[in-house]
Amino acid sequence: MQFQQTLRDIFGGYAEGGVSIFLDRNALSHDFIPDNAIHRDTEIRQLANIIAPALRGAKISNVFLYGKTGTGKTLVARQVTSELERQARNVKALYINCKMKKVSDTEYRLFAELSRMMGKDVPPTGLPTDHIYKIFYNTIEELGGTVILVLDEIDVLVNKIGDEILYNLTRANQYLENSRISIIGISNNITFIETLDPRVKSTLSEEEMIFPPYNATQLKDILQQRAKAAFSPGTLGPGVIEKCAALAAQEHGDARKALDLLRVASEMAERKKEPRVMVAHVDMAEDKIDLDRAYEMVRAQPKQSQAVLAAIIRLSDAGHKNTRTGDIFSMYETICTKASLKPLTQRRVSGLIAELDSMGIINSKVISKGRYGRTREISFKQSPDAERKIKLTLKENYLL
DNA sequence: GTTAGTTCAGTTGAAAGCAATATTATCGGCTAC
DNA sequence: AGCCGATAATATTGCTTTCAACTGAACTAACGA
Repeated sequence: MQFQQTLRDIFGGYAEGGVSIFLDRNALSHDFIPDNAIHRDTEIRQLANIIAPALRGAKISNVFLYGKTGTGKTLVARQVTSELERQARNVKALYINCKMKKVSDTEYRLFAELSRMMGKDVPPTGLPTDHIYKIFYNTIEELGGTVILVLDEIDVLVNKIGDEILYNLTRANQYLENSRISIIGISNNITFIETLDPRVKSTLSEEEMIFPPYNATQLKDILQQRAKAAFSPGTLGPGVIEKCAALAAQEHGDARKALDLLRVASEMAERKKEPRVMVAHVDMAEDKIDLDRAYEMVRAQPKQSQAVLAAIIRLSDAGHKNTRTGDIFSMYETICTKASLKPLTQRRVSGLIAELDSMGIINSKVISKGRYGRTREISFKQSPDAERKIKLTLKENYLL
């Protein structure tokens, strides 16, 4: 992906004999780690203070970081741990994003991946689970010193595997002779920690840090910093950064969103062969991001869910207002027979509708129509562009 | 006009079924001793 | 004997279905003034 991207830059640049808008496109991607995180000084200092004792080989507290998406949790954690790693001889930080499927699926995979990160060659499958535990602990013992586990999106992990795994990890120190494990848990779900087993909860969150959202000014600074690395000089039109920052600030100060906006906007400018990124591009980018999101979501849906969506769209195209579950279900049945799909039960369809709603592809709300029962009022609402694209996908699957 | 029931059209939650996968256990064959 | 890979046996998932309780306002009917 990245590789192709750079290739395209190079080739594109040569073909047109001009300069790309971009200097380094990667500076705008989420996983780019700038040298210093601005507007997160307090957090950096706080976290550094918590884990600093590792320098003297002391056991450090487990930390739990939470805050909304794009508030710099991951960034701060990675930066502080890697700096500590650099300064201390016997500290090893392992960063794992639990959202990655290959990691979080099973206990085994998590430990296999962790062991691999410490340089142990572990077969991807085949060993019994307690065996991998042993390998993991032995490796840590060999390494000695302090091992910091940074578990990003830890809530995903717990949802999948359960919280014993954290319990085991926190208790592991009892068995380790010359090394210690500490955990930095990162989550954007604040309520998550309450759902944990109390034993785990108290050990995991010996220290807690909350990351507040960025405000528009801070976002602006962040964008400016990245833009300096990302763009060739003079390619950013006036007000572009401000606009991106403002839009993202409206959405709980999400720096990730701000970066996305800036990146997509400049890609649009580039594709149109325009020399500068303008505010208009940002507006277009905003639309495009929404559109792509909806479209990708629909594409990723299983066929049955798409069939339900097709039923909804068809009814709304036919001019029905306030479609009810019953209407959708019967329309869905006819679609199923046409597409030779095995129709699901009403119960399931009801659930699918609820899912589509929570993904924001459709709008629905439960409504009581008194004597005439209770149902959902459902409507399909997307920008015309997205609607067109979605319909196309559904047509591909013979559902419309 | 109030109040107490009814009723409808699904909603919602829990439990259980089922097929596809993923893990574990077992077994025969092979190698090194 | 010990190790390996293959295969059978078993467990785990991810969807679904089944069952059944629950919902909440429109509609009714009875009540009381």
